Amino acid sequence: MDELILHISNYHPLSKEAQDALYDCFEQVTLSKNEYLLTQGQVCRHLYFLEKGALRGFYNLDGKEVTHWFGFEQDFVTSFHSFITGTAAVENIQLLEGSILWSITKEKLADLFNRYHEIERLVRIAYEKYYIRLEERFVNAQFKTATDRYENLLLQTPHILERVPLGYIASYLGISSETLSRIRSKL
Amino acid sequence: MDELILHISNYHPLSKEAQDALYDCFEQVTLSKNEYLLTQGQVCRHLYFLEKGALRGFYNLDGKEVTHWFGFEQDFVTSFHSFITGTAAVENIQLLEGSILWSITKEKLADLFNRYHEIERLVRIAYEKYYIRLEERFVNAQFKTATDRYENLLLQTPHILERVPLGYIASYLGISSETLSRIRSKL
DNA sequence: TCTGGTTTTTGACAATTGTCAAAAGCTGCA
DNA sequence: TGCAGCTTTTGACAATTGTCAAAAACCAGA
Repeated sequence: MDELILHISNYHPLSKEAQDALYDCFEQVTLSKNEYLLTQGQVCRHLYFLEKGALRGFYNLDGKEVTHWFGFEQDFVTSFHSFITGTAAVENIQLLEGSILWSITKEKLADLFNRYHEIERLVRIAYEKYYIRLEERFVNAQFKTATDRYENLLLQTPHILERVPLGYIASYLGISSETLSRIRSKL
Repeated sequence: MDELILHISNYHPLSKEAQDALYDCFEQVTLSKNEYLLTQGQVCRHLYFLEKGALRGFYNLDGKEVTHWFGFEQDFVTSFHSFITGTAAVENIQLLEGSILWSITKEKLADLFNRYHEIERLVRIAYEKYYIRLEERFVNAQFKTATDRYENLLLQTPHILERVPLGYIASYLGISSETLSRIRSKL
């Protein structure tokens, strides 16, 4: 939990009172490898902070699993569309490693927003960071070749390579396992 | 300007005082077709609301123009990365039609956030909508075929087709003009 | 250590999309 | 009206990536 407070103070420092309010609202969740934080069809009612571990988001497309994001230490994770709109999730969130998470419900978060302007500001700033991150991934996905995308991964997020099976990484990059294997053999 | 107030009340209704504060901070900008709102290398210091007209964001990749988004009536537009980080923009924003916009500087917006929690909330909620929109585009870009992406455009944003040259649309879909032309001839 | 199951690699081939060049179509304006 | 310039389409071919199947490598549990 201290990890969470420490992490968010990088985004926007909080008053002692706001920190205490956060402490009261988050609950610890521990899950082991391969367990699910969420399965498709459920409404995702929680926002999670990943203190330790790794997980992936994936959905089914024509009978195949498509892994579209990973979460690691200090990431906020949720099925964003489901969490925000309150509709059924199309994605699954599965643990890649045994993990420690902290969870808060949408209701408690809304309550924190009402009580502490500074917490809503923190989230507004966090959204900006996550939006920029997604923009970069989008541009890569749409306008770069498979080899460029893999090289970009090597440069920007090499830790993924050490903790995630190649099959999931291929999917994350939007290519088949075979193509990824061939790209790797040529570098 | 009333359009702006009306539009944002769909996101989150504002008090009279907050509305008045907004009125004081936004300035009208009118530009004609083909003019630039921003060129690469500049720092984007404004957030714009597009009341009437159309524009595109594009950047140069290996000597080619890549159009990656469009803006239409009731869209908030800016070079988000540049606006948030204060660094030089890699993209250009060009008018596709003569347009009426309302602009606010980052400083005035920050000041509004400080004075009105409800305005920061409004922006937080707007970010959620824009994030979800981008997520959908990302998934389409990464995991769908060119034909699927075009059909999706026909279903979801057919107005683009009526107001934007096909060459820009091809780029927006991440394909060449020739491929788009062939897809269209087969439907 | 052995073994069964999973993941990754390799090969052959097919489908999709891109590139280049030329033709056709469209638009604005003198 | 007619021309100049720009956009879109068409054709031929090349490059990239996907699919299917089999082999190789890797890993976890008995």
